[in-house]
Amino acid sequence: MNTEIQRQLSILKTNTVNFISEELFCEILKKSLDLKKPLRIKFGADPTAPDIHLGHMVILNKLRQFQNFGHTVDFIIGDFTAMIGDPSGKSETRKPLNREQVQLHAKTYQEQIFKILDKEKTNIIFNSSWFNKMNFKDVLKLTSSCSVARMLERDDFSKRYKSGQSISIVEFLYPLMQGYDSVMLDSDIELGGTDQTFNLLVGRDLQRDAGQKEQVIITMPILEGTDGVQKMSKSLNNYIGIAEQPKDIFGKVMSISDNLMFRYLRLLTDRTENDVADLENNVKNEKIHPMELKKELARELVTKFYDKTSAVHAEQEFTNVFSKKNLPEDMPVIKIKDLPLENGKIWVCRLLHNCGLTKSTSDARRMIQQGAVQCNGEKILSVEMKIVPEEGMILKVGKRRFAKISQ
RNA sequence: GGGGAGAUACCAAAGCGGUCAAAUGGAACAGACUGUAAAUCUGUCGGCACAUGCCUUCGGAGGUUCGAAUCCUCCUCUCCCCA
Repeated sequence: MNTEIQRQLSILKTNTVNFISEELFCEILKKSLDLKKPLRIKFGADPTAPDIHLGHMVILNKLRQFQNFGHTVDFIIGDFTAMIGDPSGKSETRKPLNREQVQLHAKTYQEQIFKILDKEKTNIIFNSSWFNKMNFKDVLKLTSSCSVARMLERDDFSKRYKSGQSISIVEFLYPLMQGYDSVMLDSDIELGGTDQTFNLLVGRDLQRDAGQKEQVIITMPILEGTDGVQKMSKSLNNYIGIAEQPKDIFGKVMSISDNLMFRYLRLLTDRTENDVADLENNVKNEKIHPMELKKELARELVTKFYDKTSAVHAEQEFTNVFSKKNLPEDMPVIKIKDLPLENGKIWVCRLLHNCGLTKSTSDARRMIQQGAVQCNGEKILSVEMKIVPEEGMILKVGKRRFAKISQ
């Protein structure tokens, strides 16, 4: 039985940053195996943005590993906490969301997480189910369990405090609420990004106060976004959403830097550290072309979220459009009769705008001036140009905006 | 409660009576080079306008002035120090 504990530990430990603590983990795992009672792993996400992206996937994959060992995931949708906003890692106060937005986001979350998680072994729980019932007395009791000094230990709070930025009292409440979730679930393990470390630790404190066994804490690395530097997030627009179109996922993955590719290989695929290190060497020795490897990664991710066929298709489309510079399979079609023609002609800038390729004629003008506009493969040089639209005419702005003219 | 500092475009940050749609970074977008790489270099970057014009923007509301991001008054918010 000991070997089974070792086996699970070694796999589950992969890629983690903090694992607090291994002894405790082994203890509860042993009990779980003895009693044949699965461990309950808590993960909470606030539905502040509508889409799950690769950054979340780092943690979701880990949860999936737990499920593969037969454990259960308690997925908390922080519908209540979302209205406050987690200040973690933020340099400023986050604006709260309203109820409708939160509910809409929560819905898409549920649809998306099961691209990775096992539905049979997942409990979806809304934390409003207990927070809505709390009264002010309960809140006071909760706040008395943590000191201000302790709060200020948290890195982002202390930074903001020192640099003279505002911290609102509700932000202090956030870690307490997250911790309270753990108490309500009596969770065995909680997972989170490294930016969540403090909040996760507060959960342990509160559980101890409540006479429960402290949860094991596992933190995962924060995945960088497509820019390769900043945390992947919707608000920075450097994310790859798992519900995006296959061709978009493929394309976005292809646009990341080589360095970032290895990071993604480590954190988003099942490859072991040795596998990735080998790949790194082979790329360095020019045995493998980095682009080929990147395609493999892109294919793999699309397959995970959709299926093999979509992945192959996305790749073909990618090669076709970007490598061979052919036209994409489908592009927006604009009918000639919908265009405001004058003597059968139309001003280029107006045409581009009408086709939805630019946001205004002024924008179109700027694009033309920068040499970004092509008509039937020929660069348009003059912003003054008038065009006679014809069946099958292809317009292109930049590398990836296309439109086709038809009768 | 008292005293002080501040609020500028997506973000950071200059400007402190006209030459300010507002320097400079970063982001974003486009071009060159490539592998849609990255890095680098170049350009664009409030909005609209077939174009040198119009509209909106320097926390908010008023005022002084021929003219205000810049000066004055009040308000809102933030930070610091003292109590």
